[in-house]
Amino acid sequence: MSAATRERVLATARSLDYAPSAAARTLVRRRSQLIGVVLFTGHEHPDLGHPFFQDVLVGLKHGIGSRGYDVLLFATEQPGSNGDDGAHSYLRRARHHHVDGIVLMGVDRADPEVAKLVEAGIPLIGVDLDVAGAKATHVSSDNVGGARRAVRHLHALGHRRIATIAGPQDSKPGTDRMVGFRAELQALGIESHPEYEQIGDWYTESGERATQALLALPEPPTAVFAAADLMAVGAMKAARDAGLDVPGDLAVVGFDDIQLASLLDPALTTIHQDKIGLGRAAARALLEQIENPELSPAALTLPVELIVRASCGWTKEAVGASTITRGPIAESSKAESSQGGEG
Amino acid sequence: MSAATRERVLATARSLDYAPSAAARTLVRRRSQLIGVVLFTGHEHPDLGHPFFQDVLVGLKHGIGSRGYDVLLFATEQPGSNGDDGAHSYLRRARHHHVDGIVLMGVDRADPEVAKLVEAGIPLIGVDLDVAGAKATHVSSDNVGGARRAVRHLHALGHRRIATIAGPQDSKPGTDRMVGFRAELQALGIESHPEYEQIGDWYTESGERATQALLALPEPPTAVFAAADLMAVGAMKAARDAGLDVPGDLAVVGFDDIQLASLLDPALTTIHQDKIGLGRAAARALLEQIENPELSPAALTLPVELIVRASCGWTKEAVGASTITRGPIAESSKAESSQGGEG
DNA sequence: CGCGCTACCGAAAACGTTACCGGAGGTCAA
DNA sequence: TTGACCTCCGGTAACGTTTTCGGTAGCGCG
Repeated sequence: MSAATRERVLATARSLDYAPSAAARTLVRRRSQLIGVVLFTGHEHPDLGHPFFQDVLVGLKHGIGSRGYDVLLFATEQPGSNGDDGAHSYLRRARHHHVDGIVLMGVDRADPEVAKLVEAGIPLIGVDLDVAGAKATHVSSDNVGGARRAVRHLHALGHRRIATIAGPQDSKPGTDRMVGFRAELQALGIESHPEYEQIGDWYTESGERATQALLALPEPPTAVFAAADLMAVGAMKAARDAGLDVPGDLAVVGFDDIQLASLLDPALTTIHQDKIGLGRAAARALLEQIENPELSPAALTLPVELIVRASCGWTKEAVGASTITRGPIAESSKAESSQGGEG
Repeated sequence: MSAATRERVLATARSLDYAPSAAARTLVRRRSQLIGVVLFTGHEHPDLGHPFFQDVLVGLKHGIGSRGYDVLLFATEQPGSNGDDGAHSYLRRARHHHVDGIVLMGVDRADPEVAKLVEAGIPLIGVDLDVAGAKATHVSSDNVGGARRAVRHLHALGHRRIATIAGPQDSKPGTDRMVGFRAELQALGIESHPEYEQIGDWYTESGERATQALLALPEPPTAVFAAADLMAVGAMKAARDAGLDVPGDLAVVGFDDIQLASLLDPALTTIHQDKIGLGRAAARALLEQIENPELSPAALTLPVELIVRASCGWTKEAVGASTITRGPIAESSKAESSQGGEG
């Protein structure tokens, strides 16, 4: 075929605004170039409403879109609220649309339907979520290490009565950060107090309630590690309402480094996790698995970093090699991670 | 067909995990049950990163999902950064997937491709975005009224030197809020100073820069109306860095009532807009238009509300009938709006 | 010069569903 | 009892691609 003819055809196609039909193509090629992104909506909160997932979504969208795939957005709806057949409709919808892969985010790690998806051979990636009962690739931040780093920081600042506001213990980041909290306390020779371990639900109000409970103890903590920035915000609020100074009377360290963290007063010292990078890594891993279905499941862990701001006070010794910044993102320590099946 | 047979068939279908093929159905029914949600990504910011759009997305997702439609998420990518053919690929993708309707959000009101979509007869709704050159239904908050309310509040508190940090003037909320700002100043008999009208880009840093410029004026304002909460945050930051007290030396009022607003110190007085409701209204209007293509375009406006917190100070007279709350959402004044073609 | 192989082009089948059409059977009315 | 109409069920075509297969033509080698 001559180059001139080729060009004429293409020009005609353009002038007619020709767009191939995805439906027909999907039908015959048996792949849709569609990725299902499903957010498990836990408790009363739509997880689309949590800044963590929003940032992950940005990275995800970017990583997926750049490879010719499009994103189909699902969220498990509360059953009964509408014509929906309830929490698991996302599964039917995903199969209905013949998605080439699925990204799972949210709180519910035990959903048995997920295991069915894995068994059905649909490539699947969990973000901060390990699929119960089935081996599937998942990407997470270094939750244990981050929690340890936070506790170590508080310890270096002289704190010995250190409490935590943990996340839900049926979620991976919830348990992992709790594990890190306990491990570091033990390593530092501090005995753990069960009453210093409060459980929240990732959102602000739960952090506030947990802190009220902590402050009501006969021997309240002098420092608290909140497993999420939003809960740390609640902690600071509770402290302020109790007439306490942060960091003077209560040091607070968070986890996530959401945009809000640097804007608070005092600015929140926190463990930065690369949320956009998490989304991008998930996209990359998923596309790899789609192209090579034989790939064995792997666990990818992204490094985290202590961002020292004002909510814990400050001494040169305590900060050590940590990054000191007011901005949301600190440029350093990249790429020192990734264990597992990377291409 | 007997009920028993019917049940047996359904049971068998269930046991085989039968899911109809969306591709085949789309092909023959010539509709996909898919809604394209496209975010115009302006400037350097991915608008998925702005809390406003995140909340709208929640409402959108809910309103669309409850009617059996699914959401295809597009974002205009920066050209060149990857294999993408640039800013307008979302158009091709939308037609490729044969979406039944499109929701448009973001900053770019002038995109000529959008007009083509409208002419092609694809039902289309703009959220805080009126489609240039073409009539399409759009939903917005009462931007003009909200801006006026904010200015009136500042005036009632005794302020006379009132500045604004406006949004981009090529966006509908940007111009509308500017219009409201000027209109209310004029109504109050305050002459306007061009140097009191700074332009930001919706994000924090621009608010900070704008405020620095305002404070450097020979006669700096005593109050500032930021057309977005994020910019208000920047304003507060700049004031604090300049050694000024908020609200003592500079009163700040925002627009949006993002989650962060109530968590700041001082908590941000702002114009609350029902972002989730905006998404839900957009979904409803779009589905209506899909079911009835003859429907003429309409403009839907949702009411806004002044939320008085701490960033402007407080007097009983100034607050008047306004809602005083610390929470993000105030329950009142519903449904008093909606002009235009509602079903 | 003839045969064989290769490359290119065109035609047809298949993907899974819906919608339409036709036939058959049943019922009601004349 | 017969005819007509209505209803229900089954079968077939069509949606827009891709892929495969077959045929033909051209070229190269024997």
